[in-house]
Amino acid sequence: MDMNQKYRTPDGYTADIAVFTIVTEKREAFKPPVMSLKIMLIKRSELTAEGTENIEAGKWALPGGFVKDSENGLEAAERELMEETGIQNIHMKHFGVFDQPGRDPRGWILSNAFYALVPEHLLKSRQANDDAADVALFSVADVLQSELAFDHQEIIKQALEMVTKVMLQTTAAKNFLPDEFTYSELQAVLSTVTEDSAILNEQSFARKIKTLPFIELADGKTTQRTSKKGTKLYRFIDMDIVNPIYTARY
Amino acid sequence: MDMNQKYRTPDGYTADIAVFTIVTEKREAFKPPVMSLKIMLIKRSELTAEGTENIEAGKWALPGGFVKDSENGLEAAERELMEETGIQNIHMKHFGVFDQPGRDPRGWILSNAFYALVPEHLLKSRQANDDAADVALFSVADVLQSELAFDHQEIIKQALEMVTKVMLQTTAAKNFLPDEFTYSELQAVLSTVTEDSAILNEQSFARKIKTLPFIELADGKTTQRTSKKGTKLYRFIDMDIVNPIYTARY
DNA sequence: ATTAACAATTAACATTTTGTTAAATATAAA
DNA sequence: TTTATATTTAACAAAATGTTAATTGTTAAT
Repeated sequence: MDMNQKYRTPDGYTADIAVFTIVTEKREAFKPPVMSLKIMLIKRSELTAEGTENIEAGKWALPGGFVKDSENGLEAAERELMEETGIQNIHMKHFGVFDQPGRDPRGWILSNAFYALVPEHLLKSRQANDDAADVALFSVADVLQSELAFDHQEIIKQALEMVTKVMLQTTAAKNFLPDEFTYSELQAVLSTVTEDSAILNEQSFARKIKTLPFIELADGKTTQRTSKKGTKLYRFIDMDIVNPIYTARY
Repeated sequence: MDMNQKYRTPDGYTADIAVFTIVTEKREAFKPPVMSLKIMLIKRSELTAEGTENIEAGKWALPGGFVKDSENGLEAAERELMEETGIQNIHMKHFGVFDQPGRDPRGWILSNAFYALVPEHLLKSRQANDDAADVALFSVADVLQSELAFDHQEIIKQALEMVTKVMLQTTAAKNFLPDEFTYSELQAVLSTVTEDSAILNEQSFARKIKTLPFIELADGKTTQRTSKKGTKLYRFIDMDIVNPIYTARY
């Protein structure tokens, strides 16, 4: 270091990940699904890898860990999530930095916070391989009631706001759906973050989906997942969209 | 520190600020304004405060500096901007972390990046007080051509994307307008970040502004700033809005 | 074989909103 | 008095939406 550093340097740089999934509740044959948004937390172990007493032991916390000086925060987040849960190749994006002095009793620790959108089946396969006692899915209604480690309650609160916004303002819903999906499956995903009647009403949404520029019909293909009759399948088209509040309907 | 730290700790934590302003070009009496979006940069000095040769000297760069361990990144950004330009009490928000290994030759330096939206008159008063040779406003078209310090080109690119989005999807335009403004003044602000004809067409926008839930008429008040006839004044109402892409018009 | 049940889809129509062109208004300046 | 101009309103066709109802195609029960 050739710096004339007059300030103290941080004691650590971590990446923490708010992992969201959408679970389908008791899916019946030929029925549209009912879904709900969940967040995955990990229970902090009693002992560290070195055998000393762990800080914030026993509390539920976001998965994450220290960033190495050979990687950036995103790479660390991807690595940590792979190490702790076996999940990889998912939608993972930065949403904030948590750097309030005193947020971590061990010292001046910065957290680079990410949210991840993970389809249910990837979490399922993980739980089969692993001892799952220290991993749980919390409903977003419950999680803000639980006692969580560090400032993770605040991090999760902001993650939730971001995910709600991203789900409605981008094509992020695709991360919770198969490549080809029915209008009611998309509706079920969106219903976990909105009560907008223009989205939740079947007739309105069935008419609207045909005109959305970022969704196309999977021509001729159908599925019986949600109805006996067979239902048309749609696909997302990759596209960035910015909808001005000045031209919307109210 | 009571940590069993197995990773190297960062060598520094900085806050950098992309300061945006909107300048009004040669405003004439009784005419709606023509505006353009600018970004403020600072030319890095040849010597450090200690008299040694400065790194990246002579290059244009974002204002900013090291975060102290008694403050968070936002507080540091506000302090640095006040110290370097005298600007305070403005719209300042986090938009990203820049942490690529090797981004700063001095070591492992993390940048917490903020964007600031500053009305023109605050920059004007600063430039009067100060030696302005080391401060300049760049048009957003030009700035990405200039040679900039560190990875500030990439930071500015992302800042621009964020500001465009925020200007259209929130009431952030208020930061570039007086408390009470005409429809054509708001239009001029928005025209710096969009070409949407529903926003830029006078008749459409004049009709629409009356129905926007986040804008109210300043009852009875008018101004002659933009026309001889006198023009109605409007105000923003503080409100969070999320417009789903699934219900927009295309 | 017939029917009931049901998700999906289409139809129909009144209502609302938009795109567009045109006209009306009020004031300063010529 | 006239002209120029930004704003505002009007007018009307076109497009989109809210809403209710009917149709479709299939499974499962009778």
